[in-house]
Amino acid sequence: MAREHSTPTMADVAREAGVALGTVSRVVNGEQVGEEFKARVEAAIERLGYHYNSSGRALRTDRTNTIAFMIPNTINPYFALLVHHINLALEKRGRRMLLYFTGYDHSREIELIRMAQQNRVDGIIALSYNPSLTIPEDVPFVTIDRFFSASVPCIAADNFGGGYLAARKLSEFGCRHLAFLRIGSTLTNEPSKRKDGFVAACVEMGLPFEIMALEDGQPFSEFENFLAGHLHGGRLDFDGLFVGTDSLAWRIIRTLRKMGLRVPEDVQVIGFDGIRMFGDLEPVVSTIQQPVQEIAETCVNTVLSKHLANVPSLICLPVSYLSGGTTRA
Amino acid sequence: MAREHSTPTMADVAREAGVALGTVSRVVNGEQVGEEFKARVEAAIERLGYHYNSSGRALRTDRTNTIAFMIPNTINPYFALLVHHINLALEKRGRRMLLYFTGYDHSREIELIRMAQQNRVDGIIALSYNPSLTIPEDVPFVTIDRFFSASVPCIAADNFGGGYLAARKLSEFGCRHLAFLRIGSTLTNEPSKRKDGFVAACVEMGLPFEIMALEDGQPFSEFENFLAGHLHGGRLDFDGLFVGTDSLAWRIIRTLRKMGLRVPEDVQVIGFDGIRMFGDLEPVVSTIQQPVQEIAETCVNTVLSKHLANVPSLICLPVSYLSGGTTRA
DNA sequence: TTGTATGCGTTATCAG
DNA sequence: CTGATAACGCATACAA
Repeated sequence: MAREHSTPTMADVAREAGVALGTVSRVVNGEQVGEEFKARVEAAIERLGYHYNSSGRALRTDRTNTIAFMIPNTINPYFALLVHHINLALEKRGRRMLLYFTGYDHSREIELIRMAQQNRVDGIIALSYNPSLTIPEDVPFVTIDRFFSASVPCIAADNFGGGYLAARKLSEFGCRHLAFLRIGSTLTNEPSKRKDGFVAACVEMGLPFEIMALEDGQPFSEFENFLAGHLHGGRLDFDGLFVGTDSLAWRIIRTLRKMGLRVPEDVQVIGFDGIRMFGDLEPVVSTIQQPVQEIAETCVNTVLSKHLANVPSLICLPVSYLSGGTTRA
Repeated sequence: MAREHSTPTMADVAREAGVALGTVSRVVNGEQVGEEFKARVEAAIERLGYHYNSSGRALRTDRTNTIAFMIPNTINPYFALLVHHINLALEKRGRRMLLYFTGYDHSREIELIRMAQQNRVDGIIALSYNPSLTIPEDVPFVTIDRFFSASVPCIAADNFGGGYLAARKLSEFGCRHLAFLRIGSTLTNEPSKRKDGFVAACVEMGLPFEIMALEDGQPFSEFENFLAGHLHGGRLDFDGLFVGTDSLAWRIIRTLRKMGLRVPEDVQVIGFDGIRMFGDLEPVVSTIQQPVQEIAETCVNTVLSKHLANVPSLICLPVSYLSGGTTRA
């Protein structure tokens, strides 16, 4: 047959085992097959080093066992963490991950969705703040942190609860004048609820607070100006800061120290995300920790669920406080 | 035809455009087609929202345009960086990335290679120190940092040169007594040449030095004991440390500070990798920076090259020194 | 229970 | 330059 060098196919196995093609397929798929036949097929598979061709299977079944994960990048440690846990959750369910980087590029995201459809992925998990994204109808679609519509399930941390918790904690640790700092998309999304929870707690506790929010393009120096404007005689007006992300918190802390302020002695700082040094060492800052593993597993379970229709359209998962040395606890 | 809900196929497009199936294929693949026909096909594609099915194409052409990348995890920032640049390099070449985590598990790695073959990937890029890994013959295979055999191209940073550079830099910054600290696989691999380069430079400069190398399972406390044993009257025997990775360097620095030593005033420290805070801010420690982007692009170019046979079996890419505040420069 | 035969969507070969 | 048709490897409905 001259098919020596090519990888063996089911037909080859069938010939080798002296059975029919269909029987091989049944053995490979773990269906009921007579002992004798099964043994012969398995021996032939072993002998030939056969492994099934997933293109053929995909074409026939119209299922690729592959999920696309769209994320801005993998350099941001929080995104890297998500990739990690989503991949693990997918493997647990016998699925593969096709990884797409959006680079925060809106037109690219649209193109990537098209590519994912070409690849006939069984579902898409996306983290995108793209306001003009149209979600395809014909493929299960789940988003992280961004609510699109009731028909597109959104998985997120309890951002409101996190903001609330942060304010509570700062108060508990003795802070009397708080501020919330953030930079990000102007789009209303789940993370923007961090502020709302923070405000709710401050109001509830009767604590004075201020909000300083930058839009995506604005320079970091705006924060420096803001803080400098609140520095009087070497003392800052605030003794507790809640910052939108750990990444920003880190930069803010550097700025504070450059201004001669001590953290946490003079100002306590809580970030958001739960980033750890080198991924597994101590937290970078005191923080509200996202339940990344639960988020990942929920995404996977949701995107793979048979009936996307009767799945909740917004799932918020509980956060927790994690001390990282930038608070007095 | 009752194929309403299903995604359209080339046959549908052909019918819609009133041309033959083959003509549609030619248009989709950008082959020579008459103006009139081409226009009609493109219109039909637009009208139907057709996009090609890559399973069908893969089955037919035996090429998936997919490369598997095997890496321990994505939590380690260096690995995350690699994932990022390899994905970008693949996209530039029109390929997709299938991401597999090994978790440093040897048997898992073997299983993953099998899975990659099932998925008929066009190639595999792997970062693995598995000593018992057998590389498949029938799929292009490229490794990072680990040389298997002359027939398996290995891409790595110039680890020897990096070690050499580190010792040179420490000397240049005034160090007179150096030490090299490392933990890792006992297997001889590219990163283990960091020590060799370091030693070569020390010998060349006539500087005294010591080596402290732990194997993978050993506890970090061994380093603490080592350092404590070299502390006399509040002074450390060494004024310059070269540490195998930034991650370890970070932990070592914490230990030094706990011992009452100042970095870089009393001891200067250089790590290896080039990890930055949150992926894009300042370096975590002074370090020998890996050329991650070049490594990634070289991996991709190599694994996609037509004739793997006449590709060099070991490619070392130049490193550079990067100051991160733990040296006096 | 096992064998046979068809078609999934595509590309490539061959006639026209 | 275009149309028809045969594989690619597999799962599955149907026949034995």
